[in-house]
Amino acid sequence: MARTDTATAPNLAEPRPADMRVETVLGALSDPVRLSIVRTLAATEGESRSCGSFGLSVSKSTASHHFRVLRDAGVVRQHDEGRHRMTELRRAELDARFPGLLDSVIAAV
Amino acid sequence: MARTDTATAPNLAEPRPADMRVETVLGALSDPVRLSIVRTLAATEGESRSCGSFGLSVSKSTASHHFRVLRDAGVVRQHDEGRHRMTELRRAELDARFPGLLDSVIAAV
DNA sequence: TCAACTGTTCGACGACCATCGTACAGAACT
DNA sequence: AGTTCTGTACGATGGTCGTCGAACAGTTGA
Repeated sequence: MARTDTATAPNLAEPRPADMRVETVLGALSDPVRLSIVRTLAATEGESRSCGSFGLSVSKSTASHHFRVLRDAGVVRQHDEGRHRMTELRRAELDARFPGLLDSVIAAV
Repeated sequence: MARTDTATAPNLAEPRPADMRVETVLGALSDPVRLSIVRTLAATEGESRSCGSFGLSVSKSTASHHFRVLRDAGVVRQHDEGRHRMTELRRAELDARFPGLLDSVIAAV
């Protein structure tokens, strides 16, 4: 059943760029699991991946938690495709709001 | 009182650039108090400031804790001058290790 | 010498965080 | 129908974090 976005849709809302706080973004990126998620996304820029395709070494529930932290911070965007929840980097919003931040973090060895 | 690992100097050792981890640096910068410290330091680049000159709205012990987190992460360097412990941004080391990171964080509005 | 000043250390507290297993819900495919 | 797959929600747990006050140590200056 095709459902409209406001009434019954799951809450996948990301913050607007103006509402994104740099402390929150930095906190989201300061966890090794979440950083690996972001780096995986950056490696295939523009594409979206299912949660299970990251090869994370944590449980399903923990992974789900990390994706939510990244989404709430405004780092990623998610949308449902069938039984998959696809995750995508919010590259444009991030670059506009915090120029250079994402690149420097991703490039960090 | 202050532990001495060499002869008489207090233990104010910072990590070598090669030992600095980006997750740790991001975690250090993700706290509002510590971020304000870094921004204050960046505003007067090259100068060092005493801990009390930051106008932090936390207790002495809490402030001391935050300076230590920044120092352990490699973000700042400290040295004693009389009864003041001076803090300075490790701009060169940071820029060499994580190019663009500090600038993007400081510039974030 | 003594007092004031600067900052650290200690112990404690509450809050938050990363983690997990279980249960659950929707979608796809027999 | 049922089964499998993907991911979320819930509740719990152990650890870390930010915070404070009190006590302490070193320096400076009266």
